[in-house]
Amino acid sequence: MKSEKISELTTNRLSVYLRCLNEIAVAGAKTVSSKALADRFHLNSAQIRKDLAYFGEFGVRGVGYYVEALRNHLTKILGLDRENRVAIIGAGRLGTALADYYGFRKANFTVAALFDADPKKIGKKVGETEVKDIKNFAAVVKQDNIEVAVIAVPAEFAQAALERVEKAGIKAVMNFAPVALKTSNGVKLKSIDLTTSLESLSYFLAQPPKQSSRNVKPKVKDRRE
Amino acid sequence: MKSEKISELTTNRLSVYLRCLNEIAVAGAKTVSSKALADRFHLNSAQIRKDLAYFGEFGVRGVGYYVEALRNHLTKILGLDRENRVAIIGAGRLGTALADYYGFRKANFTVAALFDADPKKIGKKVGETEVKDIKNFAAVVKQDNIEVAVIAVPAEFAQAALERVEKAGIKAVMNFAPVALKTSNGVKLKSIDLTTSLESLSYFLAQPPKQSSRNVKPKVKDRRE
DNA sequence: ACCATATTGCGCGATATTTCACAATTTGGT
DNA sequence: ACCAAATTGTGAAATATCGCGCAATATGGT
Repeated sequence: MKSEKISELTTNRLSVYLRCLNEIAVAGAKTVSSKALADRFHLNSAQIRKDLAYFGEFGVRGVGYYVEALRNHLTKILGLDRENRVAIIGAGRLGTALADYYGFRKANFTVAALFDADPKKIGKKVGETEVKDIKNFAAVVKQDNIEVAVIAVPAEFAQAALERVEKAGIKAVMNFAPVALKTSNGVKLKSIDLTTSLESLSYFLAQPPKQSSRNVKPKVKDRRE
Repeated sequence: MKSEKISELTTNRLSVYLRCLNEIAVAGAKTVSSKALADRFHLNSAQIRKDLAYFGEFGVRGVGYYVEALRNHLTKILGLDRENRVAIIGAGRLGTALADYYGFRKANFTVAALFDADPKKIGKKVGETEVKDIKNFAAVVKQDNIEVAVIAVPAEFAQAALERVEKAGIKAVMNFAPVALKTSNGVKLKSIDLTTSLESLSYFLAQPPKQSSRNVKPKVKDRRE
């Protein structure tokens, strides 16, 4: 176990590992090897061992990892054993869809409030939660113990939303607006930019796909077999 | 201009640059420097120059880049000057939301078909398009000239959906199901995994945030000023 | 014409991330 | 008790990505 800073690539993978362990647990296996895990993804087994080793020596040589124990460790490491209270900003189509997205609950995220600036939307109910006026954001955050904000407003309002969020003392933000936001220090911003993902796919289609013949490279040692 | 393979990190950034150029063009500027662009994001100007240089020498020393010209180049490079026809698999909440998501049109993507396996959904209309039986997928793809598939089904059906997509000869796939999919060779898969993004945020919150004092590192040369 | 200023393209070194390769352990069979 | 097989943890090598520094070059002022 080191005490280096953990890369986001690693934490993303931890989440994937955990998901996989849950499946394996359901299937009933007691232990799993890094090799077996690696085969489920396009990953090298050393990568998995290294990712896990940042946090402790969870494995047993010759045996592998105990599924239940590792599951508990990862749950704790990822902070999924505590509730994370979320505010969604923007009660448009995306915001309201997210408000009752099941995945939030699975990750122990509770959507505690939904905000908008549009008087026509304020006061309406979306599932359980009422749409609140964005002007009351800071107060609600404080009162409701909210730690995470989700930005689901049109691109042109996203930066302003972010600044409001930061002013309210929130340190973790997820942004869906297709725009590059600037955070101040100590605030973690995670963006999901559908436009960029699409355009990157488009690039792939636009390129003369010369990668056919020699592209059958085994390269990754684990994956072949 | 080199002829190396272009990293996905680069193509993602190209998309961001293009978006920014569009704003700049609206604002009326004729030229823009890599430095000015870099200041808009958390980026180093050399990075931008290098990204662009993969595709040609678009800039003029001492001047910068001509906004209109660069815009055209990037549009062409990203393949946004041609229509990309899309099929969405899964007519649930996400699938139907995507079906009339404006961002698709902006990136010149046309949602040509929407599929589901549920007889209760087949035949219903979502906006303009009727939900079709997934069994007819290959036929519709061929007839409608579809090149991109979007997977918006529950995690447990995603791998099967992907295989159907691949069998129909589609080479570009966007996946929203929270599961690691295995593609066969030559198929480009882009996944948007909300669960993983959330859990990664959760990790950040769960960690003792010791990064406050010395975290005011200017490090990146361009950004300070 | 010349010089100061702005800014690109790019070689090269610096970081970050991934993969290899192997000693160290554990298990199970004989 | 010993050996073969399985599998971890990890240093070191290999790759990938990023950032610096500067020669090259365009512009505008004098």
